[in-house]
Amino acid sequence: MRPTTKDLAVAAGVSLATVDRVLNGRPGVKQHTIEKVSEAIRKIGFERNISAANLAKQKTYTFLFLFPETGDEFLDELIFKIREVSQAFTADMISADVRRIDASDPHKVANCLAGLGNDEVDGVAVMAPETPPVRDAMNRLTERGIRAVSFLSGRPQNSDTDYVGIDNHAAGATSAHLMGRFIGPKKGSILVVTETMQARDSIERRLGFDAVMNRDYPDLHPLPSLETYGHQERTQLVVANAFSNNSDIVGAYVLSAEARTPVEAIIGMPGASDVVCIAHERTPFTESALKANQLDAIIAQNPGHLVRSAIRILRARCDSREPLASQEKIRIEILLKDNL
Amino acid sequence: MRPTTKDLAVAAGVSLATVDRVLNGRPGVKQHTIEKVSEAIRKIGFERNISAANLAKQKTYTFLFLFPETGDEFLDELIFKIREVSQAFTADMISADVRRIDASDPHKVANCLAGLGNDEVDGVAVMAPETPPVRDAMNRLTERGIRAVSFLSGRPQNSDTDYVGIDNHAAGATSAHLMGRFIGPKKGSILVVTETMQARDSIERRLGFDAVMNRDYPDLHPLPSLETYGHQERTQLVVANAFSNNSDIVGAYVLSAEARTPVEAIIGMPGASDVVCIAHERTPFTESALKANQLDAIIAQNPGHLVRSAIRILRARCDSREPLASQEKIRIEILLKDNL
DNA sequence: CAAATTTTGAGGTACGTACCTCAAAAAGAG
DNA sequence: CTCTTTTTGAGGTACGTACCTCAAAATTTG
Repeated sequence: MRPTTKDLAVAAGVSLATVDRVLNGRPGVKQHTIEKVSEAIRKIGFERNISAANLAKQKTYTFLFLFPETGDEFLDELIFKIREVSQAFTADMISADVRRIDASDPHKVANCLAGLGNDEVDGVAVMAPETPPVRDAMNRLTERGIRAVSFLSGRPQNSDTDYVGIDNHAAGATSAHLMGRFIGPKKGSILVVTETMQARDSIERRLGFDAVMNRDYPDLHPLPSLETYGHQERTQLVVANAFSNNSDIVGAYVLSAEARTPVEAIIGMPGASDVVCIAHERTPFTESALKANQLDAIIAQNPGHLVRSAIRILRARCDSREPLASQEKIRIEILLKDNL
Repeated sequence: MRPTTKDLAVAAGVSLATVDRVLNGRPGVKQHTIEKVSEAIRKIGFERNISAANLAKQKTYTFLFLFPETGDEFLDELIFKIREVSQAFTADMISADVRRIDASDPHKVANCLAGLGNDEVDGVAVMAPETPPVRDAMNRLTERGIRAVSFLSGRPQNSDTDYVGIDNHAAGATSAHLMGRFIGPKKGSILVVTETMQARDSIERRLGFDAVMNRDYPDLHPLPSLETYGHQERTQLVVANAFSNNSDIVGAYVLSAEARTPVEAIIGMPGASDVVCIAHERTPFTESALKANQLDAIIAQNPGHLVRSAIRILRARCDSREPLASQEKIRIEILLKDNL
């Protein structure tokens, strides 16, 4: 049988009250006694029964996903998953909600984070560009005892904040590898399109992509990144320009999660059916484009895993546990028609 | 606040004792009362606090993984993961163990299953070929209240037993797709190697592989499956024979989890560096072969996910809950050098 | 050495559920 | 209508932990 606090008290030669004081960091215990208890914990392998503790504390975990106001189908899918996962986690006394704010304004994000009360929320998953105000606000949250993770975007480099999402450099490298192999012996240029190169994920994907292209596929020339800014007409224009300026386009890589507009522009170009086209994230659109052979592969991260991972990490941090790293590494999925 | 049994009693207009009788299926309650309580459950959205219930019941989940005695590196990895995951799940009062038996003898497997006591084990994940004795033994286990899932091999087709593992038909199809694209415009034969075609997973992978090859890549001809029976000399022989009988081999697909022997035989053949080679499962060997460009892709299933999924499904079944299907579908991972 | 202070122990209640007993109420049988 | 049986209620204890109070013991201070 698993040892309880009672067993621990006996093993440490102290009373239950003292064990309680030590376990919950209450004052008025001699250093020597603390050590006696700590040693007994190791000796008998005591592990606090978190369920029982949460029951006694009436603890419920409340987590918040802070998402941008504007978003693509992938964001919708994430929000749907949060509701689904939240449902499934009620048994674990966890509830998760979504709040959407204008992520383009770092101060709004920071203000929102600053306005969160300790009684209101136990942890936040923030999806917003990494800017000093946001980083500061997240650090201040942590100081106040509210856990924070970076969700998909904006992993602070030199911070110890947890990050939930794929390794974007590796994702770009994987795209390049796949594209190089799919294109085969042909030579030519590669179109690279994104919503904005301001976003950290786009930058990293591009770097990974270029690294592999340069190293392994010298016959392929990635063109400078085209930015769509999310506007359909602009996308149409820059893609058409790129095709008319480069008659040798053999591949297209859409960096951003918003794939629909760029992909539709690309497949509308003459001769586009011979262009190997790779995009990110599984959405109703990318899925049907893959089935219709308009896309050759999708580089994806599983929305359900992302959401669950964020919640597991936040919960672990709330319990002062270390998350299981091997479980929380989000895999880069390669989707083809046959493994959708 | 989440409604408790007390709230439920008030809402149903009955006493706590009656609520308890209904919730735990104890006898001596009028049908009409049961319905009153059930309706109140729906009305106030009552959900049993499983942590509290398990605490009261002193319930701990004990799960067993039944694995073959002989196995490859992938099996070792699985066993390692079971220990790791078991550790992480102690907080949830779950413990998982491994028992290894001679899986080639269905009766030994069946006997082992039959010998499991209800007090000893709550659920079993069985990795053994699907044979009538095993299927029967699993059904009888279920009847005795011990949950069972098929792990990787031997999903009974017409049974409602849960299955943990990838869709092997889709995995074969994915391999074919990838191989077709990687080989490009060349024509030729494809070597297909496996430990044994007796195994259901090999059969299904082969079917999926052939389906896509026939449909999409008419210039590629998959050869009849070579069986190694796990013997190194035999492998060497059949592979060498295949190469000397077929001068146009452009691809090789290793179906089975044991990839080392076949892959080593293949890369030892003259001209093998031009052969696109795809194998299953990530192991130290396949990983290094991928990095060394000896393998072009690995089709994998994540051992950690497999183990966790099996445990989550068993736990859900023990609690008479439905597992979350979208979480438990094991994804077919495509591993390239860049997303290892 | 006594007084003040710190440290420890003993005991309680609570969380939400399970499971038990015993008595009271309701329903059915004759 | 009485007697038997079924159904229900009231109350208790327990699980492992948290958190509280009060007194006793140990230690430090003057």
